Amino acid sequence: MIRIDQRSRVPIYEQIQQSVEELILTGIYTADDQLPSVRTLAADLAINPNTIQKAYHLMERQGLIYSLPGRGSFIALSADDLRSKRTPDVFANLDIVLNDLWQLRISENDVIVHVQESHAAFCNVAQKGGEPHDPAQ
Amino acid sequence: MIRIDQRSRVPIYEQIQQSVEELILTGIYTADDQLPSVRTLAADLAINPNTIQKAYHLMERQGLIYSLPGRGSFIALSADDLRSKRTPDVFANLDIVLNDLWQLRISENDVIVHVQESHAAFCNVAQKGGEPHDPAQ
Amino acid sequence: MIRIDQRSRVPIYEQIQQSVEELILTGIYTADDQLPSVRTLAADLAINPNTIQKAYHLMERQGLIYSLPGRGSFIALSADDLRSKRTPDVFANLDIVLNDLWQLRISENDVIVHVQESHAAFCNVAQKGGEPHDPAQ
Amino acid sequence: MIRIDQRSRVPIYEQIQQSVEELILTGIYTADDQLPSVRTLAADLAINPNTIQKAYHLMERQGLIYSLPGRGSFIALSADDLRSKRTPDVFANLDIVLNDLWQLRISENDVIVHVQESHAAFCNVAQKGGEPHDPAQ
DNA sequence: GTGGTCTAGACCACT
DNA sequence: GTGGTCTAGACCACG
Repeated sequence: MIRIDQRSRVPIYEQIQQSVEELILTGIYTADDQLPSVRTLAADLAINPNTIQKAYHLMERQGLIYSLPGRGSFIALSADDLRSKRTPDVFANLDIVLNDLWQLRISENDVIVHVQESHAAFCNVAQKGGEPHDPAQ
Repeated sequence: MIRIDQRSRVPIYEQIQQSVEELILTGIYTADDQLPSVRTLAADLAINPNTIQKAYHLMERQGLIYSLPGRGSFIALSADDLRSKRTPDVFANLDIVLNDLWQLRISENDVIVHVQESHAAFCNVAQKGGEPHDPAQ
Repeated sequence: MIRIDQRSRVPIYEQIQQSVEELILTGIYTADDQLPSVRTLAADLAINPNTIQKAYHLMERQGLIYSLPGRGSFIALSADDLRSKRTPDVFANLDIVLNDLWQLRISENDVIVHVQESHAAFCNVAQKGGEPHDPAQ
Repeated sequence: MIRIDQRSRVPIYEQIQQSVEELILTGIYTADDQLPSVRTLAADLAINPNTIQKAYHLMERQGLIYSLPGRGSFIALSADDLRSKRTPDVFANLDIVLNDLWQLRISENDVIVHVQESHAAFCNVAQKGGEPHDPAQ
């Protein structure tokens, strides 16, 4: 389930974390579910086990997962916990992007329309469960 | 006019580009205006001339400025040109952030309220920064 | 008549030479015609007289013009002389471009068609822009 | 495989790009092949690593290769991709040279003969694997 | 070991 | 004086 893009500039261990977070938010992983072992995942993704190890350590430090020596690694947060944790970050990113927009003299109204379209598109995709539908325009 | 934050993680040459873009958007720099020379700016910012050179080179390849060996470096775009060039990028960033928000189950309404607040804040700052006249505090 | 593009990366003195060569080839300048004086041209083009001086020296060294101290500078070559002088250079450039094309596996036929089209286009422009001559055959 | 001419006026980083483009076009490099590391190539060519770095950076911005920090640099385009990308540029160069030729009153027929000779010579060289030989006239 | 960044100082062609 | 190029050597994050 965990997917990696070898070509991306984002460090692999961060991609793993993003991937796990998405799986939690979409409900595929829930609290106390077991993650694949370091060796298994390393083999699956054809990636150095050290990198997987680093990703798991990172997620553990952030309270995203917990490891039981000799047993494996497990999801530590519910989707709701994760949401309340990540929300401030995402709003901070939104602020940055918005400031760029205001600086380019984009009107508030254009932005709101864009937000509404984005939301509609997202709901559309979520409903269909797979293939994204091209938003018109 | 160009300002740099030595402690920032953003590479200096990118900070310079951002700075120049802002100066164009705010109308301080317009097309064919001359930028400070590589050496002058290096001295002003207490930064190695090669780093400035790299920044200018970067901006030139992006069509933001043009350099004439032996004469200097000059703004290539008007504020309007820059706006129409940068707009697609910024909207792409907005889409990314918005998708994160939807995935966190933030409601469309909350986002729109946030957009409106951000816009109000920006207009407020712009007003106070532009006029030396302080109306009220 | 002599035109300069301040934004071009080609050195100004080379642009002047190119401009003079074109004026000879198009018949606007012929042998022993007088060129504008260094000062006049410098004023006309809003360029440092030293640069004009350098261009004239360059053209004189190449036998394109001759200078009579106290009298002025004059065209030294007829259009035909210039043609026979420049032909080898231009063919050398053609060879370089052609080799690029072969390396990209462009077919000989495609290139020949392109050559024919280019020639037709040039004749078309020359007719409309220059002396009114026989209509298309 | 990558070769450099230290005495050439062409900047080393451009020579490297040309070299890589040739290796792609001749099929020696294909998409996702790994290039020699910055340091390795610098040692091989007896050139400063920074110059290699600059060459790789240049190629990356042009979409010719992609670099993954800590992993290496890789070919981004297939030979066909490269061909379709470079073709417009080369034809633009051809147009410039052709216009010079028409201006010199070279006949269309002379040019076509030259094209045919150049093509024959190129095929000859390619066949013999590097030894140009003029067939008797 | 990999690429990314920055510094320091040099030489060149051009204006 | 300007920008363009190259060298030499350093530090960083990443794998």
